[in-house]
Amino acid sequence: MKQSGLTISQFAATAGVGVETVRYYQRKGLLKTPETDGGMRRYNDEAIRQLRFIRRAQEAGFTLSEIGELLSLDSGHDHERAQELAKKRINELDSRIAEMQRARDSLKKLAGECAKGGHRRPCAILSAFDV
Amino acid sequence: MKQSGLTISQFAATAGVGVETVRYYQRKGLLKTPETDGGMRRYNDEAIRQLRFIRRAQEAGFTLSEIGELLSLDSGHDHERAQELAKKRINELDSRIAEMQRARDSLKKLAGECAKGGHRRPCAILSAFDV
DNA sequence: ATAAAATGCGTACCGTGGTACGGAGTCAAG
DNA sequence: CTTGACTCCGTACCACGGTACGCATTTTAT
Repeated sequence: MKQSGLTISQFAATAGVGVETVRYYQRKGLLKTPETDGGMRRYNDEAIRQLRFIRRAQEAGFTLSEIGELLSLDSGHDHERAQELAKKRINELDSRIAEMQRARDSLKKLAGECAKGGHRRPCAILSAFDV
Repeated sequence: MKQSGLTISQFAATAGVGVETVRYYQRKGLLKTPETDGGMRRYNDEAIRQLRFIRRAQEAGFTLSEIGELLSLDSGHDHERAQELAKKRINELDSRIAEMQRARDSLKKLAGECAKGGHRRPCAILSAFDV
């Protein structure tokens, strides 16, 4: 029974993800599982758009569950909730960036001191964590 | 049988971690498990320093397995390896920071457009991920 | 002495984002 | 019509850094 639409592996390849990832998104409710007549499921353009949406939102730093909510906001008119989610994500990104920046800077400083110290003195990196 | 040294819960509290976390570090080989005479294990100053080392190195962005290696570097004189680990970590932090920064910026831009657009136009945040 | 609290140990579970496996069914080509 | 590839589905497993649970034993307080 020949049908229209992509098979799961073609569908996954189109979005550059693995078959297992597609199934995982289905289990998570991010992608709907198409109907089947006892045989194979077929994926249409809408599914392709949806999967692309997921990947792009992911690149923008959203978690999968936030993406689930974004997908549920009806076709682009719920500005409030979308903005709220975006702000929340921006704040989380900001604080994580700041935290990593602090870690990075202190490590950089230690590495510099370690190099300056020469071989006779104890390593600054190691001794920074000691005592 | 009264012994000297801290019990595991006192020990954990001293470093501000949970008892389970101490046991977890022991399983990971980051902390050595003190001897026991059938009864309770006791933790001494060295253990306290070690645990504090772990926490501080963690704050500097090292993973637990990297910390395991740092701990194995003999008392502060293996500059090469310590520097190597530090550089590796700095690079990883740098690329993760850059990635998150990109995500943050594009999200910020979208949120701005969404706000400017008003309520009649489709939300920029949502439509950015579409098509 | 006895109850309550803490410990030891093994094991299972959490969230995040997947990946791998195995068996049964289905589809396409030769 | 058989072979090989693909699919479906459930389930288990991976890294990471822990957290939680349950049961036996030990320690501490009353």
